[in-house]
Amino acid sequence: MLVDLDYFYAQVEERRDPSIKDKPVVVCVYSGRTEESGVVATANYIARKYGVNSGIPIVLAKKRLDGVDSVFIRMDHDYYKQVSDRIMVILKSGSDSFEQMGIDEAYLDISQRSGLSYQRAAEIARSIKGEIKDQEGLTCSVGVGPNKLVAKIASDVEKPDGLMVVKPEEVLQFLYPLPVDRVVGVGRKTSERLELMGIRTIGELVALDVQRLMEEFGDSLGTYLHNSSKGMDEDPIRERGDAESISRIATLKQDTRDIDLILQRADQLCLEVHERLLQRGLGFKVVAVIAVMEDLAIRSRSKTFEGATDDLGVLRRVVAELFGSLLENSNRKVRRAGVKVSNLVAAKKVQRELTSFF
DNA sequence: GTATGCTTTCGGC
DNA sequence: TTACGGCCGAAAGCATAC
Repeated sequence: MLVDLDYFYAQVEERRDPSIKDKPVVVCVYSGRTEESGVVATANYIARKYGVNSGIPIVLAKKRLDGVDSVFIRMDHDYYKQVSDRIMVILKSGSDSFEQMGIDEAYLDISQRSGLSYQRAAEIARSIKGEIKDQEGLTCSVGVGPNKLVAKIASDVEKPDGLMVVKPEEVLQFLYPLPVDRVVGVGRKTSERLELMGIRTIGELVALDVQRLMEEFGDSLGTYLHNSSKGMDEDPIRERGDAESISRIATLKQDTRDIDLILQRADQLCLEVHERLLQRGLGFKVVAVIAVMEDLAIRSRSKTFEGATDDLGVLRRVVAELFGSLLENSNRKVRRAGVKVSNLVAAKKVQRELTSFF
């Protein structure tokens, strides 16, 4: 079963101030470059009727809502996280096993407690929806199915406040008419390539030879697409631990190729990443820098060490080196700069490795 | 060929 | 017509070792 909190950030804002809930509500990520530069994180369904969807520039959203009484709100991530954490406790306790995907959705394995009865599964889903409504005043949409693939697609069909149950014997007819991009992992690029092959729906995909798919998309994606079209998915629901990487990225005041300007911002990001490392008591083996160029193309460079370290000086020096290398290999200006550490190692071990080195 | 590890890009939320 | 965040994990692509 997949539980997806409806238009999450905007719904939380509606709960915080119910006077806005009959208007378009647009929750924004402001980049700080100009007064209104940034993108829409989430909008409520009223705003969506005006074409205001996640990811569009704020300026465009304002244009689409020109003359309409609407509310633009700065994203308050810490608050949404607190609400999310409480809901995830409810979801986890309602499952045999649990996998959180981002801040607003989670897969719940309820095989045991439902005894594989879809009647019983639907009751469990209704009960969980009720608990979230009672305890947090929020709605969610739930998809129930024989695996993650089907549950996810089912959750998308009826929303907001939806509940869709797809039994194993209904899977093929359920998927058949849906567009291919409902499958997780099929985004704009893959669906465009499928379109060129004359494939628009999952029903058209299932009719395609798996060999042909593997030639076009490679063995991995090819077999994945083939299996997905038949509603087959064996990916297990597994608890996720802490994040395996820590990153910060920020938009620069202006696009630039000036390494000093970039490093000035990157140094702040290093400090923040380092702070989060210390909080978790970790060292790192891999440092990466990410640059979003003026044309929004994304470039990255990374460096791997033999042993782990948690040294801020090392982080800053390597970040400087990597941005230098990145600029050498591009002639475009940088719009956004990011710093990431990964292959994280408990600080105890970092200490041991450092002392054993001397 | 297979296994493994590293770098970079892709795509979900 | 343009406009444009900040995270995260997974996969692709490549090199190396055996």
